[in-house]
Amino acid sequence: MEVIVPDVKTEPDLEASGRNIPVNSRQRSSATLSSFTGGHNKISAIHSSSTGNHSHHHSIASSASLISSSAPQSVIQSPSVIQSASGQLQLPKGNVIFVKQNPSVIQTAGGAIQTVQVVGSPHSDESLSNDGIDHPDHGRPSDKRRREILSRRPSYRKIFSELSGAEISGDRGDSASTSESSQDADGGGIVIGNAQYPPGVVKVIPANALGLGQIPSAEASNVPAAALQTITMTNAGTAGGTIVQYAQSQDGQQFFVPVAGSLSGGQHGHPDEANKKREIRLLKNREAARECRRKKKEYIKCLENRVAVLENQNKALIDELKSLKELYCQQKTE
DNA sequence: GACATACGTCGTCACGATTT
DNA sequence: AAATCGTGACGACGTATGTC
Repeated sequence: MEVIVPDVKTEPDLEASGRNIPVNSRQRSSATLSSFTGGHNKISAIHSSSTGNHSHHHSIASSASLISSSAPQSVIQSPSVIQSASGQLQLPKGNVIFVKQNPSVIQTAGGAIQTVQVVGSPHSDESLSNDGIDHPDHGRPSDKRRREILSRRPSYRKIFSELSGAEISGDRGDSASTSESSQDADGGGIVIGNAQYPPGVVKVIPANALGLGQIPSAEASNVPAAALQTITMTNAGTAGGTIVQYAQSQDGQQFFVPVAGSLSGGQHGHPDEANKKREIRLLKNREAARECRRKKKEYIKCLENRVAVLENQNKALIDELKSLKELYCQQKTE
């Protein structure tokens, strides 16, 4: 029997290639919103080293080779084909195994075909090569050019929903609704201290986007001033204006709220307006980046789990084959 | 201890995708 | 069409580890 995963592409480079490109040296914001864990907390076999050019795909690649390791041809139809150490293997919903010929080779006890799919991203960055590209800056293609070369990958949300039947937790539907509800539950905007912010103007961004805690809801509007920590934004191009405060409610929930007065007024065309808009954009983007990274980790974890499942499955199949072979030889000698 | 290296994380920019 | 979101890419930085 052959269980073959065709074209098991390793996950596309999480970092296409990290080389030094002169970018406007950006000032590092002093607003470090989460504690730094630092160092060697390796989260996965897929490293995304931004400085090095190492793209490791250990887990995925090795699993692929494992899976495609072919066994002698035979068809196994047994309720116990797929077993894990703890008994029957439970495959995540929506998974599909690519079998070379007959998809019904693998059968579960119920007769239903449990399938596992290892899907390479439709877009792969593997084609990216630095050779032959104009390198305007220190041997690198310009940012724009590079982005043209790189085909954009579908979002993790998309990949997730494709892989697992749209049952990803905390996708946009969830997070959006929760964060929205934290501010606009009654449609009346946000009240922070004495300041009232109209709906749509201010967003309270849950700091638990990184899994720091539960999303605050109504409490967000009544944050005791003592619980607020001011974050001084010292980004380039701003006058060091503080526009947000880092709030922590009594039950440990964390979120950001604007400093009273920093957003009020709505003076159109005011010089500060642009800065404030920019600060808000940066803040939102900062949060978005965090969320994106969190999703990325989740996605990688999911892939790793999948690898583990497939490895177990492969092992079980090999064992099964071995025992059947022995049985066959035994009967032959008799 | 000083230094180099590897790695993880961050904020930011850019830009395509999606929503309004 | 404009606004917003999501994410790849980048440099900067902190920490851990290894070497001297």
